Amino acid sequence: MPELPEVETIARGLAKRVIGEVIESVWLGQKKEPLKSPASEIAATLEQSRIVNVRRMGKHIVVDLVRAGAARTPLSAKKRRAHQNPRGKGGHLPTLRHVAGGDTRTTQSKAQWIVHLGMTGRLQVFDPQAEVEKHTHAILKLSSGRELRFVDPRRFGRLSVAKSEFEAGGVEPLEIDLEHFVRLFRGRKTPIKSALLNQKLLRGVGNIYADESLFRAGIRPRRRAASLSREELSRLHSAIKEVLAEAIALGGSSISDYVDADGEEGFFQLQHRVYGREGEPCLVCKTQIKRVVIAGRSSHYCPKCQK
DNA sequence: ATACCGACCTGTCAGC
DNA sequence: TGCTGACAGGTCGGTA
Repeated sequence: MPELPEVETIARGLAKRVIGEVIESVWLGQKKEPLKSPASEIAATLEQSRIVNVRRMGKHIVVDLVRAGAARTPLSAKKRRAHQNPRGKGGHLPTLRHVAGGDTRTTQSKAQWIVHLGMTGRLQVFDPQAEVEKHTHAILKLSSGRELRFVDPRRFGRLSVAKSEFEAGGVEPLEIDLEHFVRLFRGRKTPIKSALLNQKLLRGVGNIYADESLFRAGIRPRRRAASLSREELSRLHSAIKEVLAEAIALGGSSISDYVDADGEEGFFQLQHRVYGREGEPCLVCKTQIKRVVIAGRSSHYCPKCQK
């Protein structure tokens, strides 16, 4: 479901709600597909850890954790419980953030919870009395009493934990410079649409934003990447950044079931110029938008505006 | 080394 | 009403 703008929106929303929380206990469902790491390892890593940051890498959500109380000498269980509410402890969070940044003395206590939402995954904060939805695969009880739940009907999403820095592969499309961008696609015979979806090149661009970026750049999705001129690659480079930035500003695209960490829908779907508009008139030239399948994915384009 | 394609899942919707 | 097939924001592994 979610591409970079949706994952970014969710990560920002979660960061606002759960940084500083301690994960008191973890429930994991019986379905095995969503778990990339062993359930016991996930539970052991999450439980009694404090959430110090939530961020996005490509389409992954990375939840940075430190062992609750680990920034100090080991505490007894009783004392640790007293430490579990970070609110009201001024100056506590900045200390932990600094520790998470690279204090080797606490390396062993740092970990990351990695969440990939697949097509239909959601990561949301709920009140504990809220009904547990069908397809809920993980529930984290937080020190504030609220629950962080992972719900995913199609089970394409994945949960894992990492002890060392998570390596997402690929380059962030919002950060890449033109020279690097040109180098990424030079010499590739694959259709540019397929190359844009390859997460080992750019990480975070999915089907919607690939189509929307190619439209804005005036490039047909079937064009071989290697056939693009420097001018075209430059337009594509700008188009991707613009499309992603605009989508983030509007909270992402809600097609059928995407909602952010608050359960709110995004609005970028109202700005789509080709995605999901097969047969409708191009907003620039009125030509009917075409839909073709490239590498198994629906691809939408204007036959007149895109060369 | 690359690139395509089915498989992995459930839900929804159009058509009959 | 209900059946069938196509399709959905993603990724992986096998095969060519």
